[in-house]
Amino acid sequence: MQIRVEQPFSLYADVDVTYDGRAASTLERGNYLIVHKSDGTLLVMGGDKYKPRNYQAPGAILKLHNNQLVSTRKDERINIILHNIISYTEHHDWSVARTKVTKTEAELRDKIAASIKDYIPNAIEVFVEFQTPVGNVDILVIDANNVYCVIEVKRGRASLAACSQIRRYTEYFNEIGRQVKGYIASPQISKNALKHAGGHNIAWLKADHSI
Amino acid sequence: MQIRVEQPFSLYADVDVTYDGRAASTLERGNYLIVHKSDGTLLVMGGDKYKPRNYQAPGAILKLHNNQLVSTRKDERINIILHNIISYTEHHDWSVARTKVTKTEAELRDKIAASIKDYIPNAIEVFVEFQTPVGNVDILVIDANNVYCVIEVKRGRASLAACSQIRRYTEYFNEIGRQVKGYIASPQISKNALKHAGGHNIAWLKADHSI
DNA sequence: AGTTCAGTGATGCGT
DNA sequence: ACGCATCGCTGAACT
Repeated sequence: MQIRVEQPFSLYADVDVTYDGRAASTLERGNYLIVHKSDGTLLVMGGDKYKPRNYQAPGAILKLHNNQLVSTRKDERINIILHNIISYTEHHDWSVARTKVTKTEAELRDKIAASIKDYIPNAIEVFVEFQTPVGNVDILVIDANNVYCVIEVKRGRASLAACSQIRRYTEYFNEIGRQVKGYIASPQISKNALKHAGGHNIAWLKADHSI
Repeated sequence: MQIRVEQPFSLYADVDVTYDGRAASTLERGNYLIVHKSDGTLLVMGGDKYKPRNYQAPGAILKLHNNQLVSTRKDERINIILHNIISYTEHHDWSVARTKVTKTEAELRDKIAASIKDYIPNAIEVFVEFQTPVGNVDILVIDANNVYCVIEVKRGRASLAACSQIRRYTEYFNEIGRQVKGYIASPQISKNALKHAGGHNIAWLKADHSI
């Protein structure tokens, strides 16, 4: 069957693939699964791992020239040389429904905010996604001593990057003359992050979805 | 053709999908492309976008019970109810070759380090991936005035996170009694990051792969 | 369009 | 195994 570049399809073929754009790459000749979607998305998948070997984001344009598939999008281009087509299947009525996800960071954040007294007993005011010039604070608490408690929520294991992020916020509140304390709320935390936190007025609050 | 769960294959079918694990999700019934790889990877792809609607990472085990595909991996599980199989194709001799990528951040870093005098004219010593307790510095330069120059390299547009990262390093060198200055080296930088950098002794070095 | 951050992030490299 | 930074990250929300 002839490849129709205007149709969504998957193609299993012996190919060579090259890419040039933000970066550049080559992929040695072999059998790969090539998936084309109606929004222009193109995926070149290898026989293992989650990520495609090459891809184009939505909006790409696919063309067929002799034995070459060429996908272009802005300054990016994929070239696929077709040596042998093993199978070709078009996909009609392909669903574009979205996955509904729960147990996200936003949910965890809201749970903590709703039961904030379990974490900061003398809390007076609670703000969620409090805006500052250096980013939004997940939860901002003002306690009975007028201390600004900056809480950064992480759904997985918190690392040094979380400490850096908090310190951008605490520094900001210091600069505008507030008393401040930092908190990381997460199910887990890396050893280095915990150590770094201890030396910089940041406390760890153990928190997960089961609460 | 009957589905063989021990084979790599792609399957286009009318299905219902649910997931539970680190998060949880549901996907409404419809036609999706399901890809199974020999390392256990499972992908449920919708008709648009780059990312799969659901997936299992390498190492998952796939089983078929009546009209249900079940993939399990540690504490994670995907359930696929098969209402109607539209097409099924097995993929033999599927290549697992890796893509060779160039123009990466590491390349840019090495280029800058090799021609450091173009950026910091009075450089005396240059270290690449210099280790500190708060992470590795991309490029550390000691200049003629014994100032420790911390250079953070970004291959794309640098943002506030780059500033935070640098400040972890500069603070460390301050604590051990060094004179220090921060640099971001990148092709582009966000407006907020540039502003934040200006106020915190961080300079921006414009750098890209063309040099 | 630009900026920021979450993600079932994944992936690779180091310890 | 944990810890960390990169990624052609993608995707979404907000400005």
